[in-house]
Amino acid sequence: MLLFKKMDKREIILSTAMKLFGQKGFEGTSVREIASGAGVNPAMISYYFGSKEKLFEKLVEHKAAYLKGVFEELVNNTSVTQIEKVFIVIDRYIERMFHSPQFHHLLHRELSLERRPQMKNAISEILLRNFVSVRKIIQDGIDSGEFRVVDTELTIASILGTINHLLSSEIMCRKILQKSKDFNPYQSKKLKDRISDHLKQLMRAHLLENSLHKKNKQAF
Amino acid sequence: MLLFKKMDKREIILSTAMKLFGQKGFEGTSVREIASGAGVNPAMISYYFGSKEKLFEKLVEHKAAYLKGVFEELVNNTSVTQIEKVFIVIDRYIERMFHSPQFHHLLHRELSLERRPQMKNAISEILLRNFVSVRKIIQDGIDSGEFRVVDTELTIASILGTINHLLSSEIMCRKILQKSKDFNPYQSKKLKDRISDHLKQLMRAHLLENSLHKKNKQAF
DNA sequence: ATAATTTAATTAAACGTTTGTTTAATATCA
DNA sequence: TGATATTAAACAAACGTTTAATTAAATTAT
Repeated sequence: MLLFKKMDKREIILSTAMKLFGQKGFEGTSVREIASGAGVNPAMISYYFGSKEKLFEKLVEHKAAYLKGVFEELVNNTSVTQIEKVFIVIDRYIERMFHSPQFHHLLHRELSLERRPQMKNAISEILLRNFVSVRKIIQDGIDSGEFRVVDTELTIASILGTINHLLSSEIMCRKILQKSKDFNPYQSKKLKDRISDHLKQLMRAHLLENSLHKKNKQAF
Repeated sequence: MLLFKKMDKREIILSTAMKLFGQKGFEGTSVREIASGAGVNPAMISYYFGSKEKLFEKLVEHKAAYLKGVFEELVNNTSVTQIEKVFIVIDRYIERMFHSPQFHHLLHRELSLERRPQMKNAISEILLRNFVSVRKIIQDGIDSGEFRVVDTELTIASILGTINHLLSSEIMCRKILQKSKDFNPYQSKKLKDRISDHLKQLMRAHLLENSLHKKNKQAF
């Protein structure tokens, strides 16, 4: 019972910190701001987490659970073609980005900063785990002749980079797509589908077309 | 003579602030740090620029000059094909990113933060100017039949996103490319060429192949 | 079950630093 | 001499964190 209520407040603090760190960055968010947002005394943050920095670490660790090894089963799934696997990867990445954009902003922002190297290391290891799975999928496609010979690593960078680039800033997204001020990228099903369609078309052209082995069965 | 020396110190402060803001972010960098790095009294920053925030604005304004309208002449250049124009755009973006990665980190980080909206607006306007030129190039290619019908805006996002994604973090870049600790992405000519080759191959497949109108003359 | 006791949660206040900025005095140059 | 540049010192405000006192909850004893 005690442990239950304790966890409750901890998670209110965690989710409030997640939101604020995502919006304003780590240095740009004060402990008092987090406490105020969570409806909690500022001292509670040190009490529960030890320090602001440890709260940050706990936060990433906590949230990163959702990112762990979701592609590992897909790699060895023999009931779908390689290009279909790539399409699934695309849709899962998009889904993930739309589901918690602030968290991804936070991760990439932290990676681009030259601070807290151990944190950068932890984040890159988290992101790399999925990377390895996706690389295997593309490499298998090349080895089997289903895909053309491409730069595997940079191909993945193109998939992730497209999504990140478009969604890293609401204002930029609106201007690029020529949308009005009330357009909310993260809640637009149409945008989601548009990115998905573009990336699948891009990857189909990049990986399949003009290939000698036309195993592609117009998936999706 | 007086004005000369004045400008000199101003620019030392500007370049020091550029480096530090790029490395540690705006709120992660103190005025005293900048002053110390520039070999200058902290009071000089208020004296020359008024405030830390105005220094930041002056900095972006100052640096952004290099980004202004470099593609505008290219759009109406009739001596190169549309795909060649796309290749030129790719190489210029890469060149730019390798030349001043810290500045681009700063720009994209600032865009991803929900702070200083007027600054975000200024940055997005700067980036958009080039965007419009590139869009025209791709749209012209589609209209003339040289290119397939593609999602113009997202195609540009794929080009920029690939470059940004790969170069937004040294540690991540090393891990993705499986390089050792002494590998410096920003000084690697090989990496530069590799990104260029990948993006050209990607865009060739995306924009040209299986096209009814085979005007493409295997450029580059 | 109730009271006593121990443990945990919460608070307001203060801690010592660091923050960006200003001031007032001094140095440098035209 | 007069304007500009530069400095050390001080400013108030905000920072993350700690403390000590209090309230709430859980445990134990009666």
